[in-house]
Amino acid sequence: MAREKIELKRIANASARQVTFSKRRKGLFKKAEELSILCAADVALIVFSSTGKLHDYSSSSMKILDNYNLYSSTIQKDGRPNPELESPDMKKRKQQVEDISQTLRNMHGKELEGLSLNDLQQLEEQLNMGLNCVRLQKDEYMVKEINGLQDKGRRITEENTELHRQIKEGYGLRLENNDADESFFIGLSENKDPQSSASVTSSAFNFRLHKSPNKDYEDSDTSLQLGLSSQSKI
Amino acid sequence: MAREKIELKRIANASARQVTFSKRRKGLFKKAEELSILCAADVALIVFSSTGKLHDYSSSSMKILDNYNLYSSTIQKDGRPNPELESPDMKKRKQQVEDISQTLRNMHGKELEGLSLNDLQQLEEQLNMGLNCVRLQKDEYMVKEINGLQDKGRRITEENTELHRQIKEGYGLRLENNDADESFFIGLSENKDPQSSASVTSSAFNFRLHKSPNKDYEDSDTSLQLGLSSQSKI
DNA sequence: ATCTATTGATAATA
DNA sequence: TTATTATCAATAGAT
Repeated sequence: MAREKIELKRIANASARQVTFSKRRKGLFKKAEELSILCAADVALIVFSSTGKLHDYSSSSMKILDNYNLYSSTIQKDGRPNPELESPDMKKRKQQVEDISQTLRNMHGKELEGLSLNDLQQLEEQLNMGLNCVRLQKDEYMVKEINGLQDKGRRITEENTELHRQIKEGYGLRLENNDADESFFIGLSENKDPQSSASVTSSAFNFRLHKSPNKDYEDSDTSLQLGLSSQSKI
Repeated sequence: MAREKIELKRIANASARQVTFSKRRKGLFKKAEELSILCAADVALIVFSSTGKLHDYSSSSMKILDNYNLYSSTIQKDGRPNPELESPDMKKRKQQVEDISQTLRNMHGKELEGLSLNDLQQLEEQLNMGLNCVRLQKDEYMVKEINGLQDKGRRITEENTELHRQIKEGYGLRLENNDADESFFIGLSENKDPQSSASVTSSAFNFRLHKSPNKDYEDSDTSLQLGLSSQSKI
């Protein structure tokens, strides 16, 4: 819209750039205001010149810049806000994190120096209650786990018995067909007494003890670890 | 800039207004981008249509709308912050609160249903460690308290003894001057054996057990209670 | 800053 | 919403 069309890229000449900035900024703000008036829209516009100077516009019903202006001085060129002038909402949220974190540290037995005897007694009571609940839950869990593994053990034992039977029946035939296949059956053919079947069950139990038993638990597992790992950052 | 010049006021016809909004919004955003590119300026633009739909633009180097809680202070016409507009910063903060709160609930023995056995064991261990620390701190506190009170008890006993001495010496004289003063000494004169002095110490101890012993502790006391009370809100 | 030739945006229309 | 186009508005370069 001028004597010549210009290429859409940073204007090299600094003073020409500054002149264009002034003209176009004025035009942009005018258009912003026209839009807000003609179309009953809420418009907020913030512009920093390359020299860092702030210009802004907001339509009257738009509260953004009322709040923003409070904080505008906080924004540096690096875009980082000044914590002193954060929104009340953010302050509240930060305080909340701080409060809960402090409680969490206390529950881990840290930073107890400032607590009164009464505080310490309350804390002890809460830890005791929590510990009780956790132990109950753990017991419940383990009982379920044990029952499930006992069932599984029975099934494996039955399967084992059946395999033994099949081996006894088919061993002669297999030897005739392929010697290599034999090695696959060595492990089973070595255990012929019922007692060794029980040991299979037992080792399975030990293995499962330290694994989440099914996929449903993985999400919550992750969330706990998130929570726990966040403590170290407190 | 068209077939006719239009008056700068709200367009009465709703659909015409909507059409104009679309066109002018597009133009405004184009000009905003041109300004940011040609003049190396940082531009942020937020527009709500009269139907409440959000449109926004920010130049790439403008971190305001990404990092800054300009979003969190974006308040809609009803005065409620728009959750859609929350800054990543705010989202992070909220997630942080959620994570820590979850851990805290777990440490109180709540919402353990989704945890794996491994999680429960970790939790139990942490609670045990925390409990140990708290008990140690409590013991230390009580020992200090006891020592302090023993010292105080000794001082009171000494004072007692001295008072007894003074009474024995001065009783005759006082009777001559003023009968009312006598009642002031009755309490002490009734306890003449050393054992009753010890009972003074003991009751003082019981009293102090449930009080913060000095003002320095009050701040941290408050912060703990804030933290603890916030749990119930989780 | 002001001017003005030119480009760009857009109101009315389809 | 998209496309057209006659106008109006913005502005690049000159002063």
